[in-house]
Parts: sequence; C-alpha cells; structure tokens
Amino acid sequence: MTESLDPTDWAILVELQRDARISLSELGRRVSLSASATTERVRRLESLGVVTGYRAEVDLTKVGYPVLAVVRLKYPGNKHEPLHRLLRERSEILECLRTTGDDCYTLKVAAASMPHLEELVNELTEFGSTTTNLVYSQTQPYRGPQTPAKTL
Amino acid sequence: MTESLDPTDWAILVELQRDARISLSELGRRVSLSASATTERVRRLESLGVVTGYRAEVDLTKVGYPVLAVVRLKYPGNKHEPLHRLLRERSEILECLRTTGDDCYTLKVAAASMPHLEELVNELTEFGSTTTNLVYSQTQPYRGPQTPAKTL
DNA sequence: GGCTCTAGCCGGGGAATCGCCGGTATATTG
DNA sequence: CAATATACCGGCGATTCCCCGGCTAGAGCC
Repeated sequence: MTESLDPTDWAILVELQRDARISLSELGRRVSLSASATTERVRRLESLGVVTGYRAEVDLTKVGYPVLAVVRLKYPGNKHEPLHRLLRERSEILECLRTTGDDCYTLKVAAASMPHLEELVNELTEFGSTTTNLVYSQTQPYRGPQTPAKTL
Repeated sequence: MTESLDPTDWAILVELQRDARISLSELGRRVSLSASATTERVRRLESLGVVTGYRAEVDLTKVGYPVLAVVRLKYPGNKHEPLHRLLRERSEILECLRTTGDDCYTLKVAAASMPHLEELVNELTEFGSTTTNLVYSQTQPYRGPQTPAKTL
C-alpha cells in the first residue's frame, strides 16, 4: 500500500494482461521506458502483490474438456474443509466463488462429457443442493481491469 | 487436430499455467527436455490453439476494484449487439458466460465501490432482470485443467 | 531385409535479452 | 543548503532466444 498506480503502471498492467510473455525490453518499448526502468516497475508490482502471477490460458475444448458449466451450491452446513479438499483435488473445478444469497457457492466446472459432468455434480451434491447451467459460449476467456477506478 | 497431447505436453501446460513467464530453457529443465525441443512443443501448442494466450493475473483489490459480484441476467430479447458492446466497453465486466436456464447470462463483475456496482447493475438491467450476489472470497483466482480427461 | 520419409530431439552460433551495477536529475526532508 | 530518496538511463557479463543443420527411431513400402 498504498502508492496508487500511475498511468505507466496501468499501461504495463494492460500489456501484461494482453500478453504476459513479451520480453521486458519489448514491454519497455510499448510503454516508452527503458528496459531497466520497466524491470524495476514490474518487480515492484509483483512484490506489492498487484500482479499475483502469470498464467497460460488453455482452450478447454482442445484439451478434452468441451463441457463447461456453472454450478451453484446451496450449502447449509459450516464444515468447509471437505469441500475445500474437493476443490483442491478436482482440477475440473476451475473457479469457486463464495457469495451472498441462497446459493453460497458459485462454481465454474469443466468436464470431458455429460457423464463426467454428472459425476462431478453428484460429488458436489454431497454437500448440498446444486443448480447446474451449461455454458453455450463465453465472450472473452478472461479480462482484467484496464483503467484506474474512478473515485466517487 | 487432433493429435492428442502426450504427458510431456501436459507437463508443459501445467508449468505454463503455474508460471507463464519462465524461460523456455527453465521450462525445458522442468519437463526434462532440451530448450529447442521445448520451444518447438510450445510453438506447436500455440499454433494448434491449445494455448490461447498468456495473462498476468492482477489483484483486483489492490488496483482499486475491491467489490466483486456475480450478476445473472435474464435477457428476454434476442438483440445481443448492445449487450456485446457494453461488454467490450466496460472492462469491469470480467467474464460473461451465456448459459442454459432462466438466467441467460452469468457475469462476473468487479467494481470500485457499492455505488459503482449499482451503476453497473443499472446498466445491465436495461437489458433484462438481474440477480446480483456479492462475492466474499474466491478460493483460487483461476486454474485450468491439469490432467488429461479420462475417456469414458 | 533394405530403403525412404517423417517426427522429434539435440547441439551450435549469432543476436537479443536479462540481471545487476553505477551515475544522473528531480523532489522531499531536515 | 546538504542529505536522502525516487525514478530513470546506460553499460557490462551471463543467460536466453532463435534459427539452422544433423542425428535417431519408427512407419510405410517395395
């Protein structure tokens, strides 16, 4: 905290969200900075925890998981360890959001087939009642913020 | 298509999903391959579209978007262009899944504050009725598949 | 078997990059 | 004003990248 990010930092974040594997020199060129200054800023963003990592994005269909679903889980109990264990074990569960509302958890799940999805949902139903919606398409795979937040 | 991925390809995918900015030499060391063979495989995975990109992962709170919400949108019409335009313009909308079920769209939205979230939801409500759930926490920011799908 | 073709891997060498150091200009502080 | 801190640049050796040719194993064919 709590140095806010200046426009150059935002430019770096935008570029690295677009392509995280460009060289630091190339990144410097794009944000009009020398390579060493760029390196310094990126290191700073990493050590401040602003950038938490770099991930390759994979086409789920092409790696054998063509079925994508959103599963909402109504979880009455308060024993969360077994669920967390399942999340760790099952890399088919891509994302797990704990939310307000009746459905305490919203999960994004990838499956190889409908039987596979059924099996996954069955495992989740051990914990509570589930609502499953299949995903037709997703607009962008993922995107992060591109501009500083307006202070209201 | 449709060369399936061998164990070495999967090892590469796992490593690049964990840290997409390691050098190709280091990646080669981790998967027990020479740098040039590793490069060749990575290029192949990219050109096949298995790897669709590399993204820096950003801490939303630290860049000024501490409020995360799941918004489900019931969209009766079939005019999707205005919605798609909103998605492109508003980088606060991180993800948009079109799904089966009553709520045609499930969105993941980041906001700077509750008033900001309200404004975003108002914009979405132009298109249909919305259901909003705030996110307390998310287990892992994101994760992709780590193993080949079992063929059933 | 013997031949060819191909896929996949290795190694090498020049160009580019990385990591680290010192030096400079501006702003802040005592 | 002096001292410190911040952010930047440039330069140097070590590493990595990129592209090439060569090697080996396996498939297909005669």
